[in-house]
Order: sequence, then C-alpha cells, then structure tokens
Amino acid sequence: MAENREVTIYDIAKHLNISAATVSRGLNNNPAVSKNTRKRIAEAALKLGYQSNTFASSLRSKSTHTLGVLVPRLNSHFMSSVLAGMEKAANKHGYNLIIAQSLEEAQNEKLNADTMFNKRVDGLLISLSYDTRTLDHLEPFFKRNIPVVFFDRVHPHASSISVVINNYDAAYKVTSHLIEQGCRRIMHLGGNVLRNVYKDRFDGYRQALKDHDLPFQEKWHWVSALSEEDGTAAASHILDMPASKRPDAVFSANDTSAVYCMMALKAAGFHIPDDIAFAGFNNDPISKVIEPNLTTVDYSGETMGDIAVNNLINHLKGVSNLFSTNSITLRANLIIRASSLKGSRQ
Amino acid sequence: MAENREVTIYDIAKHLNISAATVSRGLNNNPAVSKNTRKRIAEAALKLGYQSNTFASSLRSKSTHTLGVLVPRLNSHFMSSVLAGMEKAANKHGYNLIIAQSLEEAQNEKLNADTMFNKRVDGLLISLSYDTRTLDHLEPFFKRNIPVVFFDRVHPHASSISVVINNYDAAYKVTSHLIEQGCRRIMHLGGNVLRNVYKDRFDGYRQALKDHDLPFQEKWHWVSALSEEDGTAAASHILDMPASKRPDAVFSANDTSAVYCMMALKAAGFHIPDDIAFAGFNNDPISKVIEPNLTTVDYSGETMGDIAVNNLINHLKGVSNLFSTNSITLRANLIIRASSLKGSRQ
DNA sequence: TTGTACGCGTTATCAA
DNA sequence: TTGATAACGCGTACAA
Repeated sequence: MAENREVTIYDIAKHLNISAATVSRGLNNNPAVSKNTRKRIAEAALKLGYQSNTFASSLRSKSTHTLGVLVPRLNSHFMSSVLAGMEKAANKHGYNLIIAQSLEEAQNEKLNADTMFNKRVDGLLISLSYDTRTLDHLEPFFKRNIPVVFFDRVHPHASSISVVINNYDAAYKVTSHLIEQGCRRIMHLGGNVLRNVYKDRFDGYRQALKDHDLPFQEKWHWVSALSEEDGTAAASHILDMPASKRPDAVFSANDTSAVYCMMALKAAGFHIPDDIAFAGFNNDPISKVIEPNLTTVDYSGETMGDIAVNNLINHLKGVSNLFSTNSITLRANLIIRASSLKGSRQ
Repeated sequence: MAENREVTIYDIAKHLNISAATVSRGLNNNPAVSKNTRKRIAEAALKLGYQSNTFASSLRSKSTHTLGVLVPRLNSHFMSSVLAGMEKAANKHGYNLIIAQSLEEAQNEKLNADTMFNKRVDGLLISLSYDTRTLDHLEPFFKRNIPVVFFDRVHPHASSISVVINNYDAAYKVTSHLIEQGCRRIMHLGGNVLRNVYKDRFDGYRQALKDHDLPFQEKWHWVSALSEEDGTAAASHILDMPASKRPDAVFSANDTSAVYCMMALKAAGFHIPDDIAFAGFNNDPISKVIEPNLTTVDYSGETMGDIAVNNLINHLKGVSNLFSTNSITLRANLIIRASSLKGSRQ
C-alpha cells in the first residue's frame, strides 16, 4: 500500500538534489531559474504525480484566485446565464468561483458573505436578496479593501462598482410602447421596491404614464414575488374587477408572471392583445413560446456576468482602475412581439 | 490609519492573556475548554473583529469543507435546479461549492478537475461533458481516495457512486404511451449515445417499439445537441419527407428541441397531436407554456442535487458508507399532457 | 542561478 | 483545563 502523504515540492527537490526554493520558483516559471532546471522540475513533478497545494500557496501569497458569487437564487434563467458568463470569464483568467445563494433572505446573505470572507476570496460579486436593507454584512470586505462588485440588484456604495441595465429607461420604453398601441389603463405587476430593479421599473412606468398625461392608480401597482402563482393570482384579480374597470394592458416586471397571467386570462376567454395587451421583462425562453409571443426587454445575463468578472479581475490585477467609475450600464432592448401589437390580430 | 494585518488567534490570545492553542480550541467549541473561557474568547473575537482564516486551517486539518461541482453547462433549467439543490444541502452542512463548467468539452473538464484537486476539495460532484471518453482525468481523486459522485451524466466506476434516474424505463414508458395512443411511426430526437442519458433513452425507445412489434428505422433516430435550432431543423427534416413517410409521433430527449420542433410544424399547418403527437423529457418550464402542453418526463433536479450532496457529505463524515452501493436511482414520472393525447382535440 | 531560513495562521501532540 | 511547540506546504528575503 502506498503512503498516503501528499507529494510536495520537497519530494521533487530531494528527487533532483536541489532546494525546495528552486522547485517553487521553477514551478511558477520564475525566469531566474535556468531553462534546463525548470524543465527537469516540470518532468519530475509529472513523474512523481505532484499537484500543487493551492491553499498552502494562498497562505503565503495572500491571494486565492477565487471569487465569491452571492445571488438570491441559482435557479432562474437569468441568473444561470449570469453565472455561465461569470464562470467563463473567471476561468479564462485562472480564477474559480465559490457560489452561494441567499434564498432571498438577508440573514443567509450575511452568513454566506462571512464564509466567503473566511475563505479569503479575492473579490465578491453580489446581487442582493429581496429583503436586504443595509450593507453592514459586507463591512469585512470594505474594511480590508476586498473589492465588491454589485450586479443586477445593487445598492450604491462609495468604493464599489455596480453592473446594471437601465431599468428605468427600459420600463419607460415598454410603457410608452403600450401607450402608443392605444392602451390607457396599464397595470404593473411589480416586485419589492426595496430593490433597484423593481423600483426603477416602477418609476419608469409611472413617468411614462405621466408624460402621456395618463393618471396612475395605486391599485394598478400589484406587488408580488413575480412567480408563476403570482401571475395566475394577478389574473384572478383582474377577473374580479368589473369589466369596465379592467386594465387594457399589463406590464409585468418579469416574463414568468406575465406569461402565467396571460394563460389564465386566455383560459377565461380573453383575446390577447385585443382585449388586453401584455409586456414582460427578461426575454425568458417562455416568452418565445407563449402565444401570442410576449413583448419583453432583452438583456444578456452572460454579458452582465462577463463584464462584472472582467472588471473585478482587471481591478485585482491592477490592469485598470475601473473602480474609479461607479456603475456600468449595459444595453437592454425592447423586443416587440405580438402580445402588445394591437390590431395585428392573427 | 489602521494596520492592514489580519487579526489572528494570537491577537485574541494576547488580549486575554491565554495561549493561542486555547483560543483555537475555544473558537472550535472544543468541550475541553471551560464554558467561561469559551465565552470570553468569543467576545474578544467579536470585539477585535477576528475572522478565521479558512485555508490556514485547511492546511493543518487537511479538510476544506469545500465541494467541487463540475457540469457541462450552467445555464440550463435542469442544471440550475440541480445546483440550487446542491447549494442548499451543502450550506446546511457547512460546506461550500466551487462550481465550474466544461462547456461540453473533455479538455475543459480535465483542466477544471485539476484545479479542483489543487484546491483540495473534500469531494467532487460531476456530470460528464458531451465528449468525455475516459475517467483518466479523475485519477488524482481516485488515487487519494477523494470521493467522486457522478450525477445525471455518469460513467460506471468501482469506487464511486452515481445518482441518476432510470432513463431507459422513462423512455420506454413514453414510447409505450405514444404507441397506446395509436402512433406507429415514432421518431426519436436524441443526443450523443456516448452519454448514458441519451443512450438509455434511445434504448428504452427501441425496446418499446420491439415489444410492440413495431419496426425501428435508423432514419428515425435524429441525433443532435437538442438545442432550439436542432428542434427547428428536425421539423424541416420532417417537412422534407414525403407526406406518406412522415412520422406520426416525435419523442424528443429534451423539451427544448421538442417544443421548437412543434412550433415549426404548427407554423407549417400541422395539428398537434392529431397530425403528429409529441413527447419530450425534463418537464422544462416551456413544456407547460407551449400549446398543446407537452407530454414529458418529470424529475426533480433539486432532489438530485440534494441527494448527491447529502450522500457525499455523509460519506465524508463517516456517518454512513453509502458508497457501498453503486448507484441511486431517483423517481421520474411520465407527465401526460395534450400534445400526445390523440382524439382529445380541443 | 541557486540555497538557507523563516513565516503565513491554524491545529495536533504532548506535557503539565 | 490549559500551554508550549511543532508541524501543514509553500513563497520569498537575503545571502551565496
């Protein structure tokens, strides 16, 4: 039976009758080591089955090449696209990702942030939970100047950067589009206005109404978690209204609740978009499957993840001081589909 | 300006006039330390802003409380559900996840496996890439007895465990169901048969045909990556056939390509299920949105992730030796919806 | 170009 | 119940 001890640089050193220091330098391609010994070291490492011990190295070098990623939920189309983009970018630069989810609870967010700090991630990428109210739990990072990048669900902070889309503008455009289609009574299915994404979408919606001289009614702002069930519930709510009081359009802050609201209304005999027009947000795969296809706002999660990670890593490497800016705003596009095109009866 | 040095257990020790060893024990809730000193240590730690350094600890204790997760792609509905289940289970036991994607390439899989080994993950959870042919790249893990759990896309290995569903059985049931609906010419949209999930689904399909005395034709086995585009292409392929040669049912190995195939055929004037019936696999959100709703196979990614992690952690903790078994098969259910119910014209 | 010697922050061993 | 001390594996001044 083979000994179960790790193969270390000392084993390589002994094997080649050189010092461990030289081995260490050789493995790190330090040019101070002669080409020849570097080659011999590499060969010996392979032969002995050496695998570097990352955290012994981290302990000395104070850098882990690991980034922490903290998100509300892992299982949404948008978030998994973001993660895919992040992983790809991180991998390209030799970084790894530790990923955790807060499950929309500030308390979990704090616990996970602490763990990541204890694992000494080189940087943190975070999208805030539904009910996070302060950034106190990130103080350890701020205090030790570990860079924090906020994305999507952000919170302003002096020494951090945010990667976002212009939610206000996108919502303004969606709402204006619905108004241009002749809609006058536009309901908004929104999320918790504590989060910028939902507050900004709501604000954009309201401003568009205002700019078109349309009144806003508090009862048309239906706040929920924007789940499938919430979409269905919103439909019931609409069905419960007297016919004359019903909205003639719905702008939902995500596609899921838009689609489930549509399906329930269709089942109740409504014709979309003629009886009621629809627009969502996210360009989720279901938006291209529902009939009629859902008008929505498209923005790339992969790009958001890529940009967030690249900025973080550039900052870490000192390549650029992009943290001198406060936020990066990515492009978001209104995608007009049949669900909001009045008179285009199919 | 504060010194930028870490707060260590030595600082706490000095502060309390006790030894670092005691502090270490106290922080780890070692019962050998008196309740009182444990309390004083905790207070001092808080006061001094101490944050434990995980990898200094790992270096000594030879355990990282970190699990590696290696998947083909992060951004699919199924995979993100699995990850959500894994993260939840891991977090509950105080473990963290390092997540990487192979992007369906064996080469990336190897690189990522090496990195994870170097980061000394306590265990590895892996779903194989599209073209992985051997497990050579996992040898470092096997050699050092670091447990490996395969899930979904697995490969038999003596000292590892697999968490799967019975793909063969599910596909057999789907196909039998289509046959019972009167379908006789059933096409199969499949994936690379190098992977168990696609091979088993294909085998189950073929066996069902055989058991019902239906001939199998090689041209009805359409292999692709099962993307949206592949689904659309399959539809073109069907449309290119002479009407009399066309299949009367399609069983796709995932919902995405089933749905896109359906949409293209619907656009071409086909009525589903009367002209051609459909069944998919995965119970993806789009399967409940397409009209008619798609018959599919439902199995919980979250459960698969949960089971995989729990087994791994139990094994690590020595709580159970579940690795004595070779594989765990989770429930998968045939969900019959309108897309395969002939004669149920709506 | 290479070697010596030490320290990173923690835990394990042994002794008290 | 606590303390002194030696590791864990690696990187880096400094010296040679």
